[in-house]
Amino acid sequence: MKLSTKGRYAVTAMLDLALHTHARPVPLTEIANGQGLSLSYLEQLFARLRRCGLVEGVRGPGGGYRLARPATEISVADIITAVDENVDVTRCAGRGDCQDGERCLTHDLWTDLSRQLYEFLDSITLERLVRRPAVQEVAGRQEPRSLHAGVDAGKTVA
Amino acid sequence: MKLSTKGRYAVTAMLDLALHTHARPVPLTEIANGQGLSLSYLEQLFARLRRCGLVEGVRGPGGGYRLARPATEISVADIITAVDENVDVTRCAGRGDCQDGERCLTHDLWTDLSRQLYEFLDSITLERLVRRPAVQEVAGRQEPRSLHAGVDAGKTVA
DNA sequence: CTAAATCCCGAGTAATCAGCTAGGGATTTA
DNA sequence: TAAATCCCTAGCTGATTACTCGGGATTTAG
Repeated sequence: MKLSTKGRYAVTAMLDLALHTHARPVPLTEIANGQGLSLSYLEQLFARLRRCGLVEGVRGPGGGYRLARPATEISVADIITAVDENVDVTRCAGRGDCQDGERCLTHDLWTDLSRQLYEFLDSITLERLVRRPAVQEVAGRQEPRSLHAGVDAGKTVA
Repeated sequence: MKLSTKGRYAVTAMLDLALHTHARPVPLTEIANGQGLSLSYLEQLFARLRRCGLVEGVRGPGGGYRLARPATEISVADIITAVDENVDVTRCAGRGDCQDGERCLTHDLWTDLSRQLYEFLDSITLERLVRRPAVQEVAGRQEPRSLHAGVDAGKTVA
C-alpha cells in the first residue's frame, strides 16, 4: 500500500466519472483540463484502471470512459492499488528471512499495519465519496461550466 | 501524510527503543545491524526524531538513544510525520484556488481523507505495538543475541 | 589526560520514481 | 474519409530515497 499524488489523481478522476454515470462517457481531455494534468499522463493512469477492470473505454467521437462497476462496488483502496502498484512493504519480499534467516521486527508489524490501512481505505466506496457535502457543492459549481450542463446538477447544495 | 520505507524504518527503530526502556540507552550501531541499515542513514533519521522531541541522545561510551516520552505518549503518526516531512497533499498548497480560483474536487476530499488516515495512525501508540504478540515473540528471540543479554529479557514472552 | 565510543552534522551520489512529453497507432462516429 | 477519441511504447527531467564519506563534539574508561 502506497499513498502518492498518483493515487490522488486517480481517485479524483474516478470521482469525476462517478458524478457523470447517467450521462455519456467522459472523455479524458475533459478530466485532464479539470485537474490540470497532461492528457497522456491521465491515459497512463486510466490504462491501469482499465486493466484492473475499474473502468471501460468507449472509442470514437462521443466516446470516453465509464465506470465498469456501480460506484457502490468500487473502493478507494481498489483505485489506489490499481495505479500505485503496491511495492511490497517488507524488506524481505514476504519471505520472512529479513534478519539472520528469521523474521525481523518490521515484518509482522508492518504487514499488519498496512493491512489495517487497506481495510480502512477499502471501506470507503466511490458512492460514499459522491454523497459528501463538499463534493456535491463543488460538483454543483462546476456543472454549469462543463459540457454536461443541466444533466443532474444544481439542486444538490441547498 | 506520506508512507514510505523511511517511515517504516523509523517506526521499527522506535519500537526497538521501546523494548529497551528499562535498560541503558540503545546505540545506533546496534539498531543499524539489526535492520541492515547504514549507521549514517539511521543517524539522519534519528536527527529528525530528536528535533521533534521523540528521542533524546546520550553521548559518549555507553551512550545511545532513549525515548524522550513514555511509549504510551508516542504514536505511529508522530514518528512518520517526524521523518517523512509531510508534503502538502493538495496541489494548491492549501490555498484552495486549484481550479480557476475555486476549490477543486480533490481539495476537501483528500485533505479529509488524509486527516482520517492520520487519526488512525495516531491512535496506535508505541506501547500498543510493544504489547503485540508477534513483536513479543521476535523480541524474545533477539534478546539473547543482543548486547543487553540478561538485563531485562527472557520473561517477556511467557 | 587521553583514547575510544558514541552522538552530531553537512555534502555528495547512485538508483529509483513521479510526472510528463513525443509519437505513433486503432476504432468509431459524422 | 476526416475527426474524435481510446490505446500503446519509449523516453526525459527533476525530486526523492537510501546511502557514503568525512569530519567534528562530547563523554566515559582506563
